[in-house]
Amino acid sequence: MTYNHQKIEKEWQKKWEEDEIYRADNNLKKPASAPQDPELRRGKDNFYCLIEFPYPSGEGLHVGHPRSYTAMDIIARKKRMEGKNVLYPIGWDAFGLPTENYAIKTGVHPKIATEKNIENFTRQLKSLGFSFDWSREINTTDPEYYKWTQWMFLQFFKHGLAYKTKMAINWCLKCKIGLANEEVVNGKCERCGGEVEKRQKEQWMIKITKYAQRLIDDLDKVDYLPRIKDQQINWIGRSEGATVKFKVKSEKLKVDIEVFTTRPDTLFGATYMVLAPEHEIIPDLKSQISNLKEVDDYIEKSKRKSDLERTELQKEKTGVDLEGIKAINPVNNEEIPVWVADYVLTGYGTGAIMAVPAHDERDLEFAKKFNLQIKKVVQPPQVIPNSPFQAGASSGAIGNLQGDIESECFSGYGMSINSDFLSGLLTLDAKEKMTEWLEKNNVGKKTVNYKLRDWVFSRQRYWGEPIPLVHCEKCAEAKPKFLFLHAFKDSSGRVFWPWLKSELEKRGFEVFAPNLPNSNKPNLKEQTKFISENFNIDDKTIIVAHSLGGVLAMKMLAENNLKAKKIIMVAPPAKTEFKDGKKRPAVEEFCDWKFNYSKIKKAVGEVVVIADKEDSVVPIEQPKEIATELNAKFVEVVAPAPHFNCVEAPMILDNILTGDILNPGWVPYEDLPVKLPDVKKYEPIDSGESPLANMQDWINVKCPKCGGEAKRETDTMPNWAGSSWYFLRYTDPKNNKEFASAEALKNFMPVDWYNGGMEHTTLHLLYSRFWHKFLYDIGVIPKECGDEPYKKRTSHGMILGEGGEKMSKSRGNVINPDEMVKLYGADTLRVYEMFMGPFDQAIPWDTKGLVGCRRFLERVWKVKMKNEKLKVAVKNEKLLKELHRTIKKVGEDIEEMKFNTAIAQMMIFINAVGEEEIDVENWKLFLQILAPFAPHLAEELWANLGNKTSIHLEKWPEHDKSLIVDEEIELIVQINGKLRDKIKIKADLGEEEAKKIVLESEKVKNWIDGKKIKQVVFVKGKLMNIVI
RNA sequence: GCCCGGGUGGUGAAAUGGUAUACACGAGAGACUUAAAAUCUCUUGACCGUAAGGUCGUGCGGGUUCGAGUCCCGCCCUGGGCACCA
Repeated sequence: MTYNHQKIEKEWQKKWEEDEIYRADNNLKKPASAPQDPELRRGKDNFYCLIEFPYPSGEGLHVGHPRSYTAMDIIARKKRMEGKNVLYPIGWDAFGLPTENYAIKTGVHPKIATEKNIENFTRQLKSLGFSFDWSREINTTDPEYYKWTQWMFLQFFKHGLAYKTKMAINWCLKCKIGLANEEVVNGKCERCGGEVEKRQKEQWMIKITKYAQRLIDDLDKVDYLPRIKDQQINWIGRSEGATVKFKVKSEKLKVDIEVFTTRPDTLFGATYMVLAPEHEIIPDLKSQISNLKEVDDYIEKSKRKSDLERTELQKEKTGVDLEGIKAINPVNNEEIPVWVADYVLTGYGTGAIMAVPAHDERDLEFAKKFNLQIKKVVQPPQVIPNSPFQAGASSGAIGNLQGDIESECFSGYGMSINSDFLSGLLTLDAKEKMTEWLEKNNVGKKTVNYKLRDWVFSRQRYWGEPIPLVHCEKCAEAKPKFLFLHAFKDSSGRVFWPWLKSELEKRGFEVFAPNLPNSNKPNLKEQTKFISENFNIDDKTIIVAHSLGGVLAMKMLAENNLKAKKIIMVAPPAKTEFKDGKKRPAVEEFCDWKFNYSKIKKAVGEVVVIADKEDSVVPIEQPKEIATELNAKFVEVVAPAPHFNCVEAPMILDNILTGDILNPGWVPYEDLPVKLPDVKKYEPIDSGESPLANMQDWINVKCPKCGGEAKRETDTMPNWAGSSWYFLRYTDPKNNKEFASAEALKNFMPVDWYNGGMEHTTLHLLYSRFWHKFLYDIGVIPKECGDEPYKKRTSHGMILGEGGEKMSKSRGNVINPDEMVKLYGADTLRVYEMFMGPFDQAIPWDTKGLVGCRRFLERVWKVKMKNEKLKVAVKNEKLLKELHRTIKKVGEDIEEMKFNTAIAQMMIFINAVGEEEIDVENWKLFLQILAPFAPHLAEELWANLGNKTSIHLEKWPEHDKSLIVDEEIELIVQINGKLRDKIKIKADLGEEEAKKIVLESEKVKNWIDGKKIKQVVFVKGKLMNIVI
């Protein structure tokens, strides 16, 4: 009988599917007895392995896909055989540009194209025999799935992490369409070859930068390949430095230009400044610029440049002096010129730099070209042998030496010179001293800067999740404004006020946060007068008041017949008796402390009182009393600091945001999902909006807040959205009440092992870690799961074309997996993809190599044939040892993803078997370790031995330790480190006995030839080196 | 320019500081066959030598070590990623 892969592979795939042998069990196998310890809580039986779910493109499966899938499949199968309840799921990341572009071209609805592609991918994946649990299949374009993606977006929105801002996007002048970076090729539109320019466009952003530090710090908690951690850290790019304010010299204008620098110690060497062409201060300066036309032309030109031109290709620096504008270096009051140049980027730091040409390569190049002053302020250290400054010395307390110290530009660390009070200091000390000086003189401060930018979350495209927001003009007009009233002795610049103000302003609200007069000796009348002169309290006003501010609010409203929309009072006192027992005469004199509650109730639409039971000043009974009297909503919280003297107070913000005050309004949860409507044309329209903007039926809705006429948001989400949480959905894919139940999440999260491509390290991996942390923070992911989604992350290398180049249609070197499966079989393809080289490296495809793997499987097949005839067990000590060595090596290599050497060892074993006969029990052990690699072949041979149940449900074999050790070994004999002889000795022979035997050897005698033995190095069971 | 990999036979590649080139491909020779394919066996880093054996050899130059493909320093080449990151 020949090895007919086509027949047996199909048969077993069908049988496995019928028997559902790869189904993961959702029930906890162990009681949740120790919820603190994730290992115990999850039960040792559960194991979650994950691959990146594919984008179902029209091209079908690439041979690169099975590399990762087979690797994790082998791991999943081994874990299953080790008795674990393995979750190995699959799904589709199906929103995105390629399908949409296909729709534009052909008119085929993306939904139809996606369905077809998924069908094809499913067939292909099933033909490879992966042990996926298909019952958990998910699809990001399924409304039942993206309902939750939308729900999560609303969580970001409500927690202030989603905001809208103007962003530069790539705009194709001909297609009139916004392009992804990927669609811009050499500065031209990939679709039509036309001009691309930068255009400012409002975009939804998600504030990932808020998590920058945590995303770095928490890498300590996880087991990722070091280079993956490195890449994430570099991408987030934390740098410590200072911001420095430079005054613009002008009679009329009072503006500062703020810069960020990592080298505040070189401030004395700053001889000019540069603004990015997009810098927002430029319009303000225009009235002072004498060469305005030249400047405008330059800005216009740089707009046309793509990032590519501005960065890589452009060697020659360009720029224009803003004539008439000078800035003042705060440290020495020198006037320096201000330039605009596109080598400075808007997105990083403040979009402006102080240029120190003597100590920065780019600044130097620019300064030379435009004849700007170069001033040395750092002396390179002398290179003295063994000094800590020696080139290459690690960057320790003294700092690292970079660059060529002989060259004109020295950007390393050294000693400050020509720098007044810094002169003579080493760079690190000089940095610190300058920062102190900046802070003392109020012209700068210590700043941590990150390269990481916020996540551009909107697309003006069709094939994505609609952003579930509604714009209502009426509500926008009725937008509330905020009045902050601070406490006794306090000011609006202290505690949580600055933070709360910026949070609300970010959401587009007007906030009036005055420093109330005489707050040490406050007087109701005086403060009321001050407010009425500066702010108009009306029915759109929301008053947020802290402590005594609450009293002010109540009295002010009641006694002046004012109307307000809402008051939020934080720890307001009702009396002048305080918890700390202190008498506060100034507070007692503030007012008469009598409250006309019924009048207050009439004056205000809604009242919220927030208080802390542990408040150190105002006993909770007082705010409670106020709340009761006013029929207010009473919220008891645990304040971050005594009496809410904290810099951030999220509970206050949360309470402000509950209610109908946000604009735009969100779609109520019960109306989710906001389904994508069918459109006829998929091109974005002339206005640059998504095609959804033309769907009148769809965009016109009732405002969920006021019931009036309103319009839907037409932007859609990027496909990173759906992929940021799909691993959570796998735990509970059919749940229609939650994105996943807490029980299901606790059952499987975090993911034990996630393998994917390096290309996803900075985007998908970072986004999903951030997304998970956010969901964790707002409490929808149980604490037990932890705030990191993946315990372990590994990466596979690319599969290149046969010439060693990337596989691509245009090169014509694409290998079709279907053809390989048909000709050689899924098992052969699987084994070859694992054998071709180290798993984490890029490897060129070689169909001849595939043939070698097929031969190996054929040999395995033939061993069985022999065994059928000869059922008599033949004992063979040598073979048995090889078998157990193989069991050991394969088991260990799988854990380390060294699949290539695992397979090599199995080949060695099969070569050793050769024509010999092997007994059935030992043969079974080999089939079991082969099963994860070649599941169909192993299953067929297993069944042929008379087994009724699947080999994949067998126990993973253990090697016999006693069979691994050799009694006799070949001792390597070296003379002066060179191999001279090999002598068979007992493995446990000691040095003295071994030496005796070695010195007997004729070869050794010849080499020593009467010379004196200086030293003998002996490694037991391995080698002896004789030094003469 | 910055960051991260990688340089070992004709090729893909093995090698806890301890026999460099396992395993596979390719090539060559042989067996089987009327023949071919398939399969099986042997050879296969370079050089010298009839042989025994020896010398050299992991991109280059140094160093540490009894011993370096592996560790350290300085270069060169190459692949990938990137947002000129101040």
